[in-house]
Amino acid sequence: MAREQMSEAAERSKSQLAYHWLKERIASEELTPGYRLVLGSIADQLGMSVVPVREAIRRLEAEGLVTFERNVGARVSMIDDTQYRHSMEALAILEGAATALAARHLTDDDLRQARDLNRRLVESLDDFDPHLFTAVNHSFHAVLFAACPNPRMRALVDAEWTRLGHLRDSTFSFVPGRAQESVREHEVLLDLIETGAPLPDIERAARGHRSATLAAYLSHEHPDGVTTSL
Amino acid sequence: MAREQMSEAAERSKSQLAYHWLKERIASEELTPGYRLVLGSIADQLGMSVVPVREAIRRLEAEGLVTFERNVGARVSMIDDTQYRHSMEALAILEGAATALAARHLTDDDLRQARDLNRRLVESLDDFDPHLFTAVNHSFHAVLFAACPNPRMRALVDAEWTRLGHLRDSTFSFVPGRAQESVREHEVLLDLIETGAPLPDIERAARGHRSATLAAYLSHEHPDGVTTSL
DNA sequence: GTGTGACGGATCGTATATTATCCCTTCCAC
DNA sequence: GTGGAAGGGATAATATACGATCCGTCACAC
Repeated sequence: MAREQMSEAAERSKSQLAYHWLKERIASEELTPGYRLVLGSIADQLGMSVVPVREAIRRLEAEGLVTFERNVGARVSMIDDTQYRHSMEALAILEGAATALAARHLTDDDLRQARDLNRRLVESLDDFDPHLFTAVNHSFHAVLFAACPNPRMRALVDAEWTRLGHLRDSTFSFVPGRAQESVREHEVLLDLIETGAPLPDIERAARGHRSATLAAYLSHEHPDGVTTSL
Repeated sequence: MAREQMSEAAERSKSQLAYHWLKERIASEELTPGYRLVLGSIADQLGMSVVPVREAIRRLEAEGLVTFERNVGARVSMIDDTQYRHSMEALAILEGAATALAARHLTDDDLRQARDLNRRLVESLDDFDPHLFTAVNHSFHAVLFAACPNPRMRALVDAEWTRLGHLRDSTFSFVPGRAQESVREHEVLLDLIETGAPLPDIERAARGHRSATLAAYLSHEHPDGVTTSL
């Protein structure tokens, strides 16, 4: 169905369509890690042949969202503990730098928006919902580094964030106490930015903020805390 | 030709074959930026159909080595001034962090190897060849961050380095004087690592080293130096 | 009962064929 | 001579078809 409706906005090729369709479903957790992605079935669901689907999956594979095994097929990437740790460490570094690079380019409006979002985070602390908290938390940080004038850095941060996907929730699910520290650190970070603190200070604060989240997760998973020491 | 020789080591699928074939040729500058990649021709040269070639190109596209335009085709990515700057900035951040993370894991052997490579760089200063210098320079830094225990960081650094591709040469071609500073900074960096300096110091040195290379390039291209200030 | 081998369904890998799109050239009108 | 439209060649986009590979199951022998 829906095959001849190239009426007007049929901009995207089928391969792009499949790509976005899959990516969206992975992001929304409709397709959970480990889920088997059968080319033929997907092609059927989308009313296209397998060729565009293959290309879409290849692209997702290159982005790390999907893993592929020869002659066996694709499945949504599983991120294990170790990978999670490594990815979070990378994100801490990237996001810290991006936030610092953005600091001098944030408008009053941006900062107001960030404070609003953090206020929402504070409010959500009663009646705590890890999923919602994670989402708003993302928005908060997104506002901060969106002003980063280096598009390459923004792309890297985005990619890493997507890669971590829903796994991000887990920290706040497992260690709810971390959420409270988190919002306090947000305030500190905003203050630093607003008062025009030296960029290295801002970078350190932003990086430390995410490292602390990682540490909270690790200390929950592996009570024999191994600390990362950058 | 060479079509039925699946005698023994035919491990890789054709799509992987095409991927590596192309990537190698791009890295070796046999295919220069802007070069038009015609699916059919490549398929013919490799003795396969276009389908695997498409997949290979899709993957290269996701990695940023190739740009694709709908209904028009693929070409080897051009990196302009602006992108170069952004990518170098990202590399400075990533490589700096990776080097710091690696510092405590470098063996005596690694350090010896690094010093050897830097010695070769010093020697090559007379009779200067930018291309050779860049290659050895890469090896030097590769030794340093190869010991980084975070594979995600290593992957990101590698990807960024590949992305910059041959463009790296240009700095040393345009600003030969930078090479001399560079090797001196290498010594400083090695000393810091060997004496067990604090990791933030090492990171700062490594990042600053690359930022300085970028600055040298920029001040050559745009004599009204805009400095990056992280 | 257990191990081994063969069969078959499911799915992937690739080739070939068909259709759609773009771009360049040519031709005609003014 | 110039602008614009029509046509054709090249190439990409997708569909279909076929062969290859894997994996689970069943049967048979020991």
